[in-house]
Amino acid sequence: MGIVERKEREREEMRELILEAARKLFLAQGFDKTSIRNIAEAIEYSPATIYLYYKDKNELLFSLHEAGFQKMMQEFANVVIVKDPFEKLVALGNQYLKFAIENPELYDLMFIMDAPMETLSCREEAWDEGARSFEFLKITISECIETGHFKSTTDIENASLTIWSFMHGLLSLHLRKRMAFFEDNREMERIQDSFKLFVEMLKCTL
Amino acid sequence: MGIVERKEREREEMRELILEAARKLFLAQGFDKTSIRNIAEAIEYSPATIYLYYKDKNELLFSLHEAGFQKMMQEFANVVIVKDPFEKLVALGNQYLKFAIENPELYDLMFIMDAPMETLSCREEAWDEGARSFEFLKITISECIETGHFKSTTDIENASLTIWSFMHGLLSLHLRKRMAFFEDNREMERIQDSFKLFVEMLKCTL
DNA sequence: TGTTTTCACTAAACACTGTTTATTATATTT
DNA sequence: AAATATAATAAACAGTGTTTAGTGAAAACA
Repeated sequence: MGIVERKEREREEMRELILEAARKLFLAQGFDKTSIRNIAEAIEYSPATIYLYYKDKNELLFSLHEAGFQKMMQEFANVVIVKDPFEKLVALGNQYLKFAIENPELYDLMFIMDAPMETLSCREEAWDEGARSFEFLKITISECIETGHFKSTTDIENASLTIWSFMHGLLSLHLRKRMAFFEDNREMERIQDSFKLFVEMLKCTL
Repeated sequence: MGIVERKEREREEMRELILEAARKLFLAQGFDKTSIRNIAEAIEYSPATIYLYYKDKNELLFSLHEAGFQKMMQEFANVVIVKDPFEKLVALGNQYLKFAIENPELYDLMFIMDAPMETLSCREEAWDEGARSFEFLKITISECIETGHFKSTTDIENASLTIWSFMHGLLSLHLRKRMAFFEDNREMERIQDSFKLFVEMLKCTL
């Protein structure tokens, strides 16, 4: 009696179909400008059908949000080849910058937007994917301590939060157009310079 | 013939009436949940009337956004009594933290939300209020250089952006619930600890 | 097999949203 | 007093997320 298995498979395929259409539309025209009706039209189903597979729009956003973390973690894998822990940390920072600038909509969804965090499954699953990326940062820092790059007294969790805060602040000021009053067009250079300065600060303090 | 003067005055009063009602509703129930119709109802006018005084909802948000900067700058005034420039910088940081945590909706509007930056007058006026607050930070840093707290080689603009980025990152991770995977309820302490660590980093590097 | 039940799907409705347009009533000017 | 300008609005437009009642086909039961 493989019927229930087939149905389950079909259900998963349908969820994937919806998610894929949503992803394309969201990344192409932005989140605000993409409606459930747009997504339904793209997959040639009625809007009501989407609600048979996702509780609401926020849950759809949360699923995309998780996919974003998977993509980011995949790119972080490029960093593990770097041997020296501090260099690895810097490479991780650069990778984070790169990811955010190349995928602004996705970064926005993952770290700035309210909507995906309003879904229930986020509190239930305790935002698993986010925690795993943070863990990656913590491990890299603890390696820096082991090899003597950082002081042994360094509080790993505090240092991680501090580094993440800086990176995220720099990027979100940029993405949300709060650096617009620098009238020159050197925003990208400013970001690079600020990152370099912060790396120097890390080198000297921790 | 004081009629045109009176009309101008009445127009300004009406703009103020709308803005005040908008402010109350926005800060009480959030921006997404406040509609033009809600605001119109609060002041007992039709929704269409609001469009005679503000181009659209974004312009209304931008006006509120400017009022937010005025309030913040007012609170920054508490800091000028601090004599030592570095202590003044730390006090400024604490004041910024305090402002954001006590006025989360306002901070969101000023530094995170997309909407107010989409209005035209923002590009025209080059976001004056924002620039002025940034100037305040720059001046404090240049004082730190003058008194030898910071190296004379420090790039003032870069240091300002770096400090602002950290502060904003820490706060927006908090406000947008991205620190939720720390399952303990020590979020406020974590913010304090991270701030302290960053201050140490400044002390040692710049 | 025929009948019943289950289930995916949808048309239509609900209660909203920001914004525009045509119209009315009032205030100002001629 | 008549003509004009202006402030305010009712109603409409074109959307939004979401729910409900109902339909046709597939699956389960007899």
